[in-house]
Amino acid sequence: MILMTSIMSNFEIANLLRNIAASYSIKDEKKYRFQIIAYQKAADAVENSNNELIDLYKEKSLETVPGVGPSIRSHLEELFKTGKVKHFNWVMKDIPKAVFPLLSIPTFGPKRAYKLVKTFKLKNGETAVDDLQKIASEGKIADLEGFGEQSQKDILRAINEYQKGKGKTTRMVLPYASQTAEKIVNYLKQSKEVIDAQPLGSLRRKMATVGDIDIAVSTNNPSLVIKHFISYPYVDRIIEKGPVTASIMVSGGAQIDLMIQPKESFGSLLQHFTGSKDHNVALRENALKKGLSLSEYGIKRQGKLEKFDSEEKFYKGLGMDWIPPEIRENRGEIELAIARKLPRLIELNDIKGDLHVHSDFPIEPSHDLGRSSMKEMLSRALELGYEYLGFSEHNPSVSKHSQKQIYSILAKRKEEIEQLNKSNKNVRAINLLEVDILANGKLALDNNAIDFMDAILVSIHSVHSMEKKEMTKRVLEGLSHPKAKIFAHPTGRLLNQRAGYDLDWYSVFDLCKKQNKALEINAWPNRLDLPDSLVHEAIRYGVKMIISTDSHQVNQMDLMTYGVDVAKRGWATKNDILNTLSYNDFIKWLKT
DNA sequence: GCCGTTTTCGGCCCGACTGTTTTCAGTCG
Repeated sequence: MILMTSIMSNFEIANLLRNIAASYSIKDEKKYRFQIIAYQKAADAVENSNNELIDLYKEKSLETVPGVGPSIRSHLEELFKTGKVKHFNWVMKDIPKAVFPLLSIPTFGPKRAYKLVKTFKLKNGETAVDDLQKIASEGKIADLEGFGEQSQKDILRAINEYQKGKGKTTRMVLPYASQTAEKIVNYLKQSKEVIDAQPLGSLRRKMATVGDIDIAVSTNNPSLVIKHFISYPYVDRIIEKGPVTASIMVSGGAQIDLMIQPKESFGSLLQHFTGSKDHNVALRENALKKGLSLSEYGIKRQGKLEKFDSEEKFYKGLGMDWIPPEIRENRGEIELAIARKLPRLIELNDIKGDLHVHSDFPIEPSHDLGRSSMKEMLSRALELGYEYLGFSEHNPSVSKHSQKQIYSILAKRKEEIEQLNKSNKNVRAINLLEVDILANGKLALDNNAIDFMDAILVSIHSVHSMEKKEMTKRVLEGLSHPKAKIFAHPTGRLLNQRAGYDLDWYSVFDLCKKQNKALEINAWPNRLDLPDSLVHEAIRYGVKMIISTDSHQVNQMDLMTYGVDVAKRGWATKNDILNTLSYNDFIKWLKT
């Protein structure tokens, strides 16, 4: 009945698994309670997987996805083999397919969606949202049992917001989320009742993109603080408000969630509201085995609540070390915190140089030119406490120049860099270049041209859509060049714009290890590439990385902090990141 | 349906808020 093409993306598979969970909820929530949880967990894992599941299926390694056990695995194998799954068809048999599109609308869960679809006999999945909108605007929902005037209004608004693209859809990139949070924290602190206010959630964990802005406030007067919060000048509407929490939507559609505790419990709240959900669930399950129950109020021991004014004390109360927010994702951090063996993560001030900056040197590049001079960038590097700065403009456009012209440009550039190094001994300029890997795997420049540089970065800037196998071959060939030391923005993703291309990462890791190459963690906020999960994987594999900004202007050199955030989320220590090395050690690596 | 340095069987986080309700179901994080 439900036919699917055998090539489904992870996103589509995750959606399918969520629909199975929803169907189980509709069938019998109690009976299938744990199946529902299992399918939701599996959906999350699939969506966050670094590998397309179809590839894992071909490699017979579907069992490497956490949360996919024998049962779901065999269903997926059937899906890839035949395009459908008998068991899924059975689960979804009595659920009209108009239910599923409604689940993407905020405030719509399986129960409400099902009841509405059933009552109004909605048949067409494609038009279900529009059909329901019409029904709600005609006032037909208010009379239903379990609904009323208010819920009819709420449903209509939810659909309208959904159609305008507000709510669940796009996530904010980190700097935008930080600024939004800072504005509202400053506003909150205008109230004398606010003892402390902190942005938490995925923003504190420094995820590449942030959905809602979560803020925790410490106060002895919750009701006044809530009142102050919902009076925020940029509020679009109040989503909800109670005695200790409230949510607003601000102009632009971002949602701000507020949670409140008195000073003596603020540590418990920081812990609770920072998440992640998976970390907290694992932490609570772990505590439960010791007879403890955890919440934003504190730790319950034999029915008695212990409060914590700091997060450090909260974790200590559980018999473990404090865990940096960036790694609270249930990837093994809890076990290490108990064993007191957490890694010491890299910090911004460990960074000794930036290796990917584009100056305004007139190189007539294939892509965009920088807007600041080498000199300006070097003096900013000195202010940032760096020992070195690697200039990595794009290679001169190949189509617009003869080979001779290219040599001449690169010779001039080399001389310029040497001159700068003579006049300024405090920060060393390194002569690099960002060279395109062409579709056939060859580099955009010939060896004579490349010899003008100390080393090069290589990257993909054209023909992004290629089969995984071909793209891997292309990257391996480009990166194998003896002077290619760094693979820049390795996935090619642009957040909220395009997904990265597919690569066989283990082949790339292998090459890096064997030939002493590094992967870049590009700190540009729309890239943040490598993504943190691949950083984590690369480190487990023993691959070294560098963090760089891809600056095209001197003030962008401050973006380094976002790259360090990514590295931390990938569990990077100083040892994993090569631009923590002193100048001499770094050059030694660069020239091997 | 998944998972395991107290388990291959017997567990599975915890709470807030809203609307429609006379005590709770549904949704969310």
